[in-house]
Amino acid sequence: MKGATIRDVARRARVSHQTVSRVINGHDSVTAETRDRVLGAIRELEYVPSAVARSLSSQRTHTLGMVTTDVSDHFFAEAVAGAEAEARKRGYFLIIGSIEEGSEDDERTYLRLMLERRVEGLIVAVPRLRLAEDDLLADAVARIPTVLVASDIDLPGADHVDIDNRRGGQEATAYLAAQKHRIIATITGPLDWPSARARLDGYRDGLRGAGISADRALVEPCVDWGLDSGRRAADRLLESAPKLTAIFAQSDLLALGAIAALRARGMRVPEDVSVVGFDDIPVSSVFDPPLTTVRQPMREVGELAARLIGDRAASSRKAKGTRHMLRAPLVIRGSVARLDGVSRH
Amino acid sequence: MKGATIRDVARRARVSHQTVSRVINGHDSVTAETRDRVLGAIRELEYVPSAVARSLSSQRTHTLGMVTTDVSDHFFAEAVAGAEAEARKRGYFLIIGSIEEGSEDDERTYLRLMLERRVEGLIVAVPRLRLAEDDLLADAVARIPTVLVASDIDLPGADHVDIDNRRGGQEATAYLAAQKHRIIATITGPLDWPSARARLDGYRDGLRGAGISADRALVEPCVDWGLDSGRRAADRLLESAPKLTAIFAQSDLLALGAIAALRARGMRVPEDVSVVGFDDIPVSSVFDPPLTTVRQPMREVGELAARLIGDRAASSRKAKGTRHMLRAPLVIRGSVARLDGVSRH
DNA sequence: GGACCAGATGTGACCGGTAACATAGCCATG
DNA sequence: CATGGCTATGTTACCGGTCACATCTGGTCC
Repeated sequence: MKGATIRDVARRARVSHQTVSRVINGHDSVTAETRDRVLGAIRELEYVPSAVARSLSSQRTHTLGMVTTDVSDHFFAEAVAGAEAEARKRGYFLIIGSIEEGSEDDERTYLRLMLERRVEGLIVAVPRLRLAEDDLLADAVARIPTVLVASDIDLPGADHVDIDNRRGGQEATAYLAAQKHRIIATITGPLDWPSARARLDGYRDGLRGAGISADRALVEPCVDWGLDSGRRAADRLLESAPKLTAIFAQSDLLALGAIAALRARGMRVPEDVSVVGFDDIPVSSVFDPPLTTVRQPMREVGELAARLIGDRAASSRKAKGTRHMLRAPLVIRGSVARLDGVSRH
Repeated sequence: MKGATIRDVARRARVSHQTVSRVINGHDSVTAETRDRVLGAIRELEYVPSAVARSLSSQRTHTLGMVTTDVSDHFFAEAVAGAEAEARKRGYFLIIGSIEEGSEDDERTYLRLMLERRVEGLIVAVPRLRLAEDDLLADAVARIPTVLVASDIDLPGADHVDIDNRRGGQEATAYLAAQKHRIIATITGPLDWPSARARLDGYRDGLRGAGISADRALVEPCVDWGLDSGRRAADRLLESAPKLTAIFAQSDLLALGAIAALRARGMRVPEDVSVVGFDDIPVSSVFDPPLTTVRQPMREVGELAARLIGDRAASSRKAKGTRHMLRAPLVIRGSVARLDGVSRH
């Protein structure tokens, strides 16, 4: 039978609907015999309790909302997977709003929809968030535990989770410097992404730490994080700074694109030019050469975000926002060569 | 104020709750003046309508459920993204249940939870579904529009969407044969995945079409789809069939792993051994050599699944299940060489 | 001027659960 | 044997919307 309700079950089992409710929720004090009768009725009627009604009455939805950029991006997908796993472990469902690149006001739409659905926590993983001064996000923070992922917006009351991009960039650059490289270029992601700016800062930190002075000609920004951008950026770099010996690319795809461009010009990696990436996507380890890169623990980011929300919901204290930085460790593989004082060509 | 209800708004605007409801839903026949007063009250009270209450009363949740294997798998993430985009276009939200590899009865749990949440449609994208004879899935199909993705279970009443794996495998193999290869090995995914079996069938079709007889020694199954498996499989193949000139790997990662293993033995790709993959993951195009592969349109799969559900919900006819196969076209790049009658070495 | 109609608004029930309290039956206890 | 307390179950209100229908107002028409 379709759409049996708790009262239908009650009638069939000749008890009150409240007793059925007790059975469903495994409550105390129901006779074994009554319980069996109720369970029998449930099975016969193919009764499935309504989470909707339950939510309305209990004021709990057991739902977390996550607004992210397009899930087809590997790293956000990882974060979603992490958040989902952690949420589920704690008995929450995750509803996702995946924002397509290009659409205008989607974040607001999603935020509103999630608020309407009475999510008990919100994870906002949208870099380049245009909601900074927006009342809607502040509103959300005021109502429910909110975690901002990889955002530079400082929203009092919200928790923040991010990769330590600056340190990652610094370590990558310092590593190149430690291999005696002196002309180290960098290919950055879009500079309206906070993570791109942080990695660039880290790059400068690394240079400074090695006593190398910065050179604007060695910084090549891209409009996206993709392969083609990396390819073109490398081409431009080779025009403007033909003597470079190393490139720190802010994503693995940028790095692979750059390597492709280098090869197209007959240069070898790492013998002629060393390359370091950022991300550690699955293929990096099997690429030829295996890519030395900074690993982003995005799954952990998602997990942590969900955990923070769970903790906050549990303690229900209106603590002020915390800030968490996850380390992005350098993974050393084979795309960097040591210069050993010998200049190239 | 937290948790204002429609009646709070009504009181404040000095109208009935029903008038507020009308304003919210943009209904006819409300005076401009009344509307303004209501909207003002809504703003002052920071009222956010409850989708939960609305769902209970209207019996509509505007929600689709999607059960998939781990979203961190690139291809399922693509499918999720596609489904999400299409669902949203039609005014639905997507709730996802991402099943971690290894856990036992998660599919059932998720299915039940989604039924409880009264999703209006269900997308089940779980290869190796253990729910074949399960009443729960049949139950779901009986209640709501259901689409099975990449599953070989034949469930009457459910729609099916899949990649035409067999044809993809056939085309990959036929292409190798057309380049004069005669000893063509294949590295398969886990053979309990329907897609792996279908690709293997396609491989055999391709051989047969070229008049090449099958050789069991040239078929190397793996326990997963990953790089390491590809590497090991290639090693085994080179032991058992040292004269092979081509490998059709059932995933790009398997292919890349195989290439790594070939290189480790000093063999060149494609000069010594040609390799074709399956998937077309983003790095395949930039790999060295650029990988010739069969592209899986997973995003389209997700979109189609959501569209089918939307259509069905709209027409509400209890049509019997349809079956859709999406073509997986061969993308020719640089990892296959033409033999031209010259045998290798 | 009364009947009629349409537009604007209000009333009460209902969706399917949960929560708080009420009640009935039973046993122990002094 | 009356009292009390515990257990099993029932009763009723309530969560926050929507829906069907009722009511009120003013204008039009004959």
